[in-house]
Amino acid sequence: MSSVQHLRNVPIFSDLKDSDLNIISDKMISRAYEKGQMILLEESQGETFFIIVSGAVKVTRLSDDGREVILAILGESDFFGEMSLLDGEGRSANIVANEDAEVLTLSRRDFLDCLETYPKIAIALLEELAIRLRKSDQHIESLSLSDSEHRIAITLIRFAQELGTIKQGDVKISNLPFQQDIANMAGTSRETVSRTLKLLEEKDLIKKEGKDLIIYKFDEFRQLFS
Amino acid sequence: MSSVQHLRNVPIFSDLKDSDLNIISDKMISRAYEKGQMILLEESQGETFFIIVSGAVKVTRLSDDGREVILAILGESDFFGEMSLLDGEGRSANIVANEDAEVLTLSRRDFLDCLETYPKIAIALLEELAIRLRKSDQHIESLSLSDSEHRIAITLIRFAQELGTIKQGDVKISNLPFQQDIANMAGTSRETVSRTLKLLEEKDLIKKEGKDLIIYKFDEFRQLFS
DNA sequence: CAAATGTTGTGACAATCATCACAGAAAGGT
DNA sequence: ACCTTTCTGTGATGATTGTCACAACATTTG
Repeated sequence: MSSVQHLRNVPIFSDLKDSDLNIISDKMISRAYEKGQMILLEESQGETFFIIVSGAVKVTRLSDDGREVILAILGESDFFGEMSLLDGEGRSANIVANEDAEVLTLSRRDFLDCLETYPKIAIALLEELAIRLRKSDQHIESLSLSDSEHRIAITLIRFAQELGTIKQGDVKISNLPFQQDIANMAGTSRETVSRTLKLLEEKDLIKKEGKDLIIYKFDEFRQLFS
Repeated sequence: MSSVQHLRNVPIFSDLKDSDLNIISDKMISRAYEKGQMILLEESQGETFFIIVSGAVKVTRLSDDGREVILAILGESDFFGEMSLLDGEGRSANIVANEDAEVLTLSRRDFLDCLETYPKIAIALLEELAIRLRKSDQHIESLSLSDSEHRIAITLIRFAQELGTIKQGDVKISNLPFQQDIANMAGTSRETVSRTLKLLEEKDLIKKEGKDLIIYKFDEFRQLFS
């Protein structure tokens, strides 16, 4: 697939004409990262905008004592790096390749030019940030209110919405992240994730199948953990 | 103070010429709310953009069992309501007047027109959303990692940054919110807030003075709870 | 195919913290 | 000034969940 094809899949660019996409596409540089490789470091200046072509990355923050909080896992057609370009602050999160990943990058200058030249992009980006803010708010709510079972269930729902495929009411999450990562997103411990997954399986709400996980009756499941 | 004066104080409008501000100002309607009054309800359609002229509001989410999570407390010159205008989703949070409050409102139509007419507003709004997203991420981190003492300290830091006045290294937060509100932001219980404030005071890190609270050596304090 | 490394399951225990209960203090209304 | 309501302080208790420890299982690597 050409760069232009990839751009077309990215929501904030989808409104543009092919000719404009071509212009932008020409300014982008392709890069590849291996699983586990650090893409952006917390302290560094944010000077680049990234679009994921293939693979997945995790957005994390590290506490002083080295524990990792996963803010999000991003996949194909998602983008990142825009935050520090916009508000000029240093980076607030680390980005690590969660699998081998291929990305397109755009420099700060070109990105900001884009925003001015194509107001539609700015508006589309506003939409996207509003959506992310909404998700953050939900995340905060779930961390504040719920016990670990709920938080883990909600984390599974997040994965299902990002990575899942639906099959007659059930959702299959292929390649479920490791328990440690789930724990870091749900704000709990790895052991608790292990025990809770077992519990949910005993309640016939989910089923583990190797590296995959099936959530039975996804709508009811979501209802259950609102 | 005239409407135009108020608008000038709002970051996203500060770049505009007076003539443009006047045009926008004419489209805005002033409203007043009493303490405790609901301004926006979670289920309602978001059709209005609000700017706070005086007073303060709290942004909350309610769980099914009625517990309240406070996402933010907004004061003079802050704005809200933009989220559902942007992404078209229903409202994701409730807004309640935390004190008597006076606001200016702009209709959906006029707000979106503004964005198209003045691209600078769109870009400034992007900056603001980026900042909020950053704060959300920090909030998530603190909820995920820390024990209640840290979470409460971080909540105090948030208040200090929004409402505090600095005096030779110390910060004074006038009109500290109620313990229950602090608890709802820190994701803990009211009693724990009470006990923790006492603890911090015994450690000579803070001092309660009636409705005010002083954080000694703010920089060190922030360091301590990173 | 070993060996090494990474991931998961599970028991035991301790620590944190929510909850309940109630008293005292402060603020607000009439 | 009095009564009512709201807010705060604090003890006792139990539930939840983090931590440690280690075995089982899986996946990669030489």
